[in-house]
Amino acid sequence: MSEVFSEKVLKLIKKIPAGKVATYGQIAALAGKPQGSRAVAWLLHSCSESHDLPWQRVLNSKGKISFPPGTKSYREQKKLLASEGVHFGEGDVIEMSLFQWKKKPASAKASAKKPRMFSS
DNA sequence: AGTATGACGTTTT
DNA sequence: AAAAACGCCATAC
Repeated sequence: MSEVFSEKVLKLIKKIPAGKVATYGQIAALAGKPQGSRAVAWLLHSCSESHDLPWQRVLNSKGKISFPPGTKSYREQKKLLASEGVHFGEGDVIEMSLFQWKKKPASAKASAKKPRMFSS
């Protein structure tokens, strides 16, 4: 069962749909390491250029781009996100309550059983 | 095997 | 509220 952490992380990031974003902590948690946000960051730093990853959709917990403002990477990421429909608020802060991606909408498969609700 | 580093996160100054 | 200190995890050397 134990899949490699990096594998999980990469898969998860690839699943983030355009127009939505996720945080490092979120990805780490989904990958099984609620405290491994730094590992995720390191991984992206390492693989973003060699893999086909939507790296721009990963932000820090404050909902901001994790690059020093003004750098080329910063502008690049902001541009990519903007073109995907993610818009920034005051101070280049993204409204996580609106754009944060949710892996699974809590898909309940109760219908396969007995849909016996409340019989009167 | 121990130390250093990184696109982080949370708590404490 | 902003900055520094600490904690955490996976790689690089």
